Amino acid sequence: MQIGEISQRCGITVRMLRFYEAEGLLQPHRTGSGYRDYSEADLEEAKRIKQLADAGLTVEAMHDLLPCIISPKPTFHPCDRLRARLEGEVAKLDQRLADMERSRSQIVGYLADLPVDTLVPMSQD
DNA sequence: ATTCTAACA
DNA sequence: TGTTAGGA
Repeated sequence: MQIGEISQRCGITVRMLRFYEAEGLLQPHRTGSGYRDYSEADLEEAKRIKQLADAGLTVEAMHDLLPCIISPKPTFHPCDRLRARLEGEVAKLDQRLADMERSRSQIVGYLADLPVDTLVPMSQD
């Protein structure tokens, strides 16, 4: 399939698909005319990359993580770095969760103090 | 119509 | 990351 199709099917922009390839995360075949030719396997990997990207992982982290997920057999060479990397990610997420909870209570506080008679008539639709 | 590379403001 | 130029 061409880049446009896989883009729609995995939710990664064409721009990002080319970027990830340059980073070595995806290696689609090329047609005679130089167009990228993605396989179903590439699509599945792209979907995994999508999830990792959504999870906030860097290309670096994905490089360590993907090999461990792809191969059915323990290719645990990169998994040492992987463990450290994932622990670091969890730490960062914990920090962000803490920060967000502070923001949340802050806003909930404002909401609680908000007068009840501030509603304005809605415009017609 | 679609994609390719490279580079821009 | 978007966008654009200039080709294929």
